[in-house]
Amino acid sequence: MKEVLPVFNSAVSIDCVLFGFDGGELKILLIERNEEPFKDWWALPGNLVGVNESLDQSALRILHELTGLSDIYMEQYYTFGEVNRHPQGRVITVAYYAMLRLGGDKALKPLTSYAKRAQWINVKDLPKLGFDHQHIFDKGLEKIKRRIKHLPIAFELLPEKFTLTQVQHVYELILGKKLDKRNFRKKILSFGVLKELDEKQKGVSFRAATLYKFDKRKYAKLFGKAISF
Amino acid sequence: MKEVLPVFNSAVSIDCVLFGFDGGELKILLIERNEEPFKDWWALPGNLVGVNESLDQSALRILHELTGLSDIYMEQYYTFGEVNRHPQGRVITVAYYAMLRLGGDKALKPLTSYAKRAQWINVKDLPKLGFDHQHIFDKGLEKIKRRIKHLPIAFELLPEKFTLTQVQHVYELILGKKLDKRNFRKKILSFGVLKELDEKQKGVSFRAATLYKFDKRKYAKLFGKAISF
DNA sequence: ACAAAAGTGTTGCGTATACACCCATGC
DNA sequence: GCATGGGTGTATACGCAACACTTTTGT
Repeated sequence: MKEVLPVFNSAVSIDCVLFGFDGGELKILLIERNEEPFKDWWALPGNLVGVNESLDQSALRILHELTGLSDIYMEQYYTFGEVNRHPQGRVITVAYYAMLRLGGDKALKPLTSYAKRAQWINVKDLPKLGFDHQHIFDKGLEKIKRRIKHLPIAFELLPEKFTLTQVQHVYELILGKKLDKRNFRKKILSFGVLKELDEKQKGVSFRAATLYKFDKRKYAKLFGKAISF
Repeated sequence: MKEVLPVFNSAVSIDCVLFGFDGGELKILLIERNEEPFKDWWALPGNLVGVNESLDQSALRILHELTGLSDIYMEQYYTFGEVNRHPQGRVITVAYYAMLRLGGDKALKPLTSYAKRAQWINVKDLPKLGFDHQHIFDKGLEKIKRRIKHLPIAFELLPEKFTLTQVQHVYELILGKKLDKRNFRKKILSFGVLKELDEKQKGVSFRAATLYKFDKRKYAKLFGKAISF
């Protein structure tokens, strides 16, 4: 126990909603908790903010401790502060999201015993989550639905080289609806942020698609300009 | 002093950015502080969140205590958590904004001695603000610039009956640029949320303009549909 | 040859933008 | 009669949506 001024009586936490795309499915990163409350439940990676770190720094540290991931750009999207959202006291949580490219190489290893394990889970098959994390996730999904129409965040989900059909799949998964192939291609190419490569898809038993790369330099020039789908 | 679990060592506050429109000028509501730190400085209305109130409830209470205003719909837009943003300790602040109709009738009376007074100040002539409130204001202005293009929040700034030119002035002030009169009118009328009244402007020394009303019922039907300027 | 996905254009429609003059009123 | 803002239309360009067939490749 520690003596503090009576106003310093709240806890602030961070919760992270990380979206990933793998095997044609949209996934999010969850941890299996190893501590009460909600021990053994699935939950969003989250923990308390340290006294000497900013919210953004804290989000990075917490994600790293719980999953082993680092160098992820996360964006704050909402702060949840209902009185009874945490069973052990007043905890206000700041929610962050990020889009992440999934490669088989990145193993998920919690560095603390606070989480038993971290795992990518298909959003179509979410387990019951602890706290109000289902609500936090729902708001995060809404957020990226709106955002993906204006900013090319979808490319962060894809590998370095990808086909246009893969991009379209990502959009369709996030928006939850089918898009017209020709219109989609026209639109996505018209932004001029994709670079066509002299390279084709390999190992498929049908006509190989052309690979593309996201061109960050061109994107930087357009930044701020609204992109709409 | 009070003993608490060591994790409950932060303070959470709310700061409110209230926009008003009066005399053809865009204003925001500031208080003159009567407490350290930043005693005698201007600042956004803000204070600490109570342990037994949600963030939204807290925002309403704080605004009421500092300005006497009530029944204002405010929306959360960002949470600021730099380590040293408050000189007396770690304080994380959740920022809210609202758009408000200014009538001469509503007197501003702080109900606590924490503020000497509250006043509407032209945004073109802001004084130096305490804490990081200039930054919080800047982000709030950005937010409503984006939002006014899609949602008819501008009407919340106007009196019940208004002319189309007044609406255009509000848009021009917020967006910081001139708009074409004919195109603006076509657009704003095309949404079908304005009701033309059988009434004209009075007391002007030129052709009196037709008055309009915002039609909340029609708006409710369209809600969710994006409106773009 | 067939299965599976890649790749490709046109048309119609609605919305955004650019642009200039006459009208009503009060003084 | 003049100053002040109110009020109106048209032409062009652009973006969005709808729509179906041919090509390539592996098996």
